[in-house]
Amino acid sequence: MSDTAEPSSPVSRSGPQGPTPGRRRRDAAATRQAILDAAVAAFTRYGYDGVGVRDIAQSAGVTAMLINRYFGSKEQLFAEAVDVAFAPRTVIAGSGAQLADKTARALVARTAPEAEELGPFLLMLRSAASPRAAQIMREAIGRHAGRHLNEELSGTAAGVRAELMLSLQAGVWLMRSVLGTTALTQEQPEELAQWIESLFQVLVTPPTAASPRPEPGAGSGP
Amino acid sequence: MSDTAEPSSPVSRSGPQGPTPGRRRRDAAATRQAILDAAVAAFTRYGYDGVGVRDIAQSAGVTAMLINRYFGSKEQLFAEAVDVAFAPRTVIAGSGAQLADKTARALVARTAPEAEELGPFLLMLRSAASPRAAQIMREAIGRHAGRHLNEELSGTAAGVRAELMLSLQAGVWLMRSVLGTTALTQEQPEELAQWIESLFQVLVTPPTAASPRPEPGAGSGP
DNA sequence: CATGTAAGTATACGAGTGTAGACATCGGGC
DNA sequence: GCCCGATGTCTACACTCGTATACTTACATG
Repeated sequence: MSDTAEPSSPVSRSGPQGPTPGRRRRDAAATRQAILDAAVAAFTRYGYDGVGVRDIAQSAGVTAMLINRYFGSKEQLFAEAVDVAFAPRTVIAGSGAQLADKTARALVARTAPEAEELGPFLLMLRSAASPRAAQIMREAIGRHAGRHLNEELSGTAAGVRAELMLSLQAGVWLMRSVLGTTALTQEQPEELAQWIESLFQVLVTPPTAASPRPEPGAGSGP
Repeated sequence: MSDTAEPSSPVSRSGPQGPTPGRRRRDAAATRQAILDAAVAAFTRYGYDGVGVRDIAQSAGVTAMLINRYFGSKEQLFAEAVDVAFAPRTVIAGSGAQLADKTARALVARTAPEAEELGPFLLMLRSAASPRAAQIMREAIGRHAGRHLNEELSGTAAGVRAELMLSLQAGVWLMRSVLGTTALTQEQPEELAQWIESLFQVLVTPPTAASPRPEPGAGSGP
């Protein structure tokens, strides 16, 4: 979690009360943003069902009821938080010939055990249990990540290749960051990145007609 | 959850009228098993935090307190359910040269939108938010799936390759079954299976020394 | 058939949830 | 300087959760 309060506001209130030092002046926009930032962090760390509005409110330095005032409900706050998590951050790195390479290395770096990263995949995984949250995230993926990756992977079955690339990334996030399985956490980052890169390469530069297994019926197209 | 059974209407059946599967004779082992089965189904569908012990108990036709009597706590029930979900079901299909092929096809079939499958990956994804559940699942993976797949993929970096294979499967489950993203749900199953198979192939028959990208340092050779 | 005991139920409690309504307080415009 | 609306808080409510205690019922055995 980054700074949620205005750094320009000094400790104007010398009173003993005040949950967070450096109290924010009465500023609706800043308060709303502080709540949203806290929500992204909390939902990413603990999932939709894992945090209460009181937790988020306390992180933002306000009371729980302000969430309902500014966002209507916890669900609507989550929807906005998902949009924030998916929109600015990139789910792919590099482009063209470097796409597989850069994306693999970024993935390994961000899922390192010591990283403590907040990323859209973590938010996705930790909130996958709630059906309503799942629907909100599906729409966000279609709107942001999927579209972006789709353009990069133009060509045959670009949509499938893009979503398979997202799938592998999500799976690595799950196994490495969330569950912390042994092999993925203990392997040398560089070697792990090479394995993942070679997988991405299959999707980025797909086997055209000369498929390794010429199956019938499924002409991989033009 | 939704289906409502009235446990308080015993209907006073006296004879050995057994056609209704609801009423079980007093049998500790059978009751315990019924609870466990219901737990696997419920945890898989709704995740660790998504079900209450009352839901599970009602599915099993008992009251919630029997769960504590037989399993000690909800957490211990979950641990046993995870063992059930991971142990008997296979996370890989086929072996040797057919491993990539069979596993990919099985994955596509089991994640089909109409499948309504219960599988370990679904349990994994839907319960990933809870840290305690995550630890329980990590141990189960190391005990069951990881070990099994490790033997099959003997060779260089078998552990990493095995867990990457699990990662991709988990990711596909997430995107296709849980989130239901468009491309993966609408693609022809056969073509999707071929894409996934070509990814598995990289892990099953890894590029030896003749790697497509000869990076320094990481000698993939045995 | 009476009975001890395992099998199962009923009730309750304390903590936690999201949220509604009433109340308090700051700050800018007349 | 005063006041009214915006901004934020307090209390409360109805609900669900996991689980501990006390109770009831059915079964096997004498």
